Amino acid sequence: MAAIPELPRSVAAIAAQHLEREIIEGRLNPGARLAEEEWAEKFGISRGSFREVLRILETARLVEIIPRRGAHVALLNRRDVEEIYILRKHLFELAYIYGTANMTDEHLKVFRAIVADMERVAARGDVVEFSALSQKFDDMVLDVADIMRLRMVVEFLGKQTIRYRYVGFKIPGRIERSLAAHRVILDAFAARDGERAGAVVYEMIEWAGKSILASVFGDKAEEQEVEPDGRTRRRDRRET
Amino acid sequence: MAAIPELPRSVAAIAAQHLEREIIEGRLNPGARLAEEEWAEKFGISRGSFREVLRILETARLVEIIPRRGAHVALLNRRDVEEIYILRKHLFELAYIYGTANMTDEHLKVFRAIVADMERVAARGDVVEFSALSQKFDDMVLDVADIMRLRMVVEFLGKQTIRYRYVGFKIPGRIERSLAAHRVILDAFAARDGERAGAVVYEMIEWAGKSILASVFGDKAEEQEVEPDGRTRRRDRRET
DNA sequence: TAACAATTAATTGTTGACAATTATACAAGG
DNA sequence: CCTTGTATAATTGTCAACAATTAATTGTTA
Repeated sequence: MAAIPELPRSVAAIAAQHLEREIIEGRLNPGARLAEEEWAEKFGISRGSFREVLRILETARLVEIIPRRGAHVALLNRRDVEEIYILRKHLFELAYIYGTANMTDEHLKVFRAIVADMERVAARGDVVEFSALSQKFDDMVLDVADIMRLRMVVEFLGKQTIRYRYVGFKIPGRIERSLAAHRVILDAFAARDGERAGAVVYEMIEWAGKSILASVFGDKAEEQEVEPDGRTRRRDRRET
Repeated sequence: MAAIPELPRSVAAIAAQHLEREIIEGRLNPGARLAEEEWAEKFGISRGSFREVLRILETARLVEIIPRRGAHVALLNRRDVEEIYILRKHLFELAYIYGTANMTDEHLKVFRAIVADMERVAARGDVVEFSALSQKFDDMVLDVADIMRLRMVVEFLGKQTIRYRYVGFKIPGRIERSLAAHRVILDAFAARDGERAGAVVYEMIEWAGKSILASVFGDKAEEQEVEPDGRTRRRDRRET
């Protein structure tokens, strides 16, 4: 069996992946400027190549390019997060329904193992590890659901809010609630009850969304769209 | 009231829109090569700018770039179309449900007017115009639903199959069926019964998907992934 | 000091050229 | 006839420089 030849990747593709991580993991604040020369130099590539990077991340909605004024890390206001969580709950409901339909006993074993790990790290209050396991669980459900574009869309939406995912898990009671939900989901999987699994994850994401909205945007602070320097920005929402 | 200043757009953004139309409207066949120099010249821009265009359309999944081998119009096989229609039916169901929730009597008037137009063009068998009205109806539902990212995702998926949408409407009985469905949807809108509207559109899209699959891919021809010259291609489906 | 204008600096938009890689054409050998 | 190898052509990857535009600075005046 011949090894799959490792495709070379252009500097733009590599840099795009790195810059994406910087953004989605929250090391670059929303609104932060992305000056072409500065960042091209950071990556050790030319400005031309970095412009390709910006185009890639612009389509992924992680970067916003204003003609002749440059690029910056995309901003999210309260409504953006609301929208993303509305869609996430529905899309994950689908993922869990289709996933359950394809579920084999082998899959089920793996899911049980993940939840067992969750119980362990939850017991010692390891928020970071629990969050990682939760994502691993979802990721595997998407695998089993086997609808590539569903994964693409979920990732497209998810990347924009990963930075908040972690704060979500720090909310008191969140871990316990998530763990309880996963136990129910395991039962639903075992019974091949996709509707039930979907309903549980729907509720969980809805609750997570509300928690994140409350903790990140508060319940009064309407516009969180601020530059690092504190100046408020107005954003033109043009249709595509 | 000051006029919105027309933002200048980079040559890449303009060319991207043009090339996108060429692709989604089917004037460029799937698999067609997109040589950088050739196309840069066609658009009257430099290769560097055209590479930005390719990055944009690659993220939109309309173009596939293989490192050091160039770009070509993205290919769709049977499974791709299946996936797109699975998601389309669920996403439009959501759009119709959320749309119904926001429906005002003014909106309803506009929808009624569109369906009245549909009756007219259907009577004279104008497939092209009927298809356009159908899209206009859906588009307005997305407007009323008012979830920007839902529109984005629907468009992302839709662009990949627009080329087949038209053949879908040429299938015998399709127009009559679509018209009947829209009449029911109008009733559901009037009764603010989002679930019913959603269910009808779900069924309609499911049927449309099956029709397109049958007419484009037949029921035996598994791999429609062929180059214009007839050579078959193998496509590596890497995870993102 | 605040407001405005003119100048300068910084940044983006775009291009053409060179290097590296891949595809093509063609000849020799099995 | 098909395969294999080599030289050539075509194409992509990358960069550095110039032009155009926007932002910042300075200077002037009320």
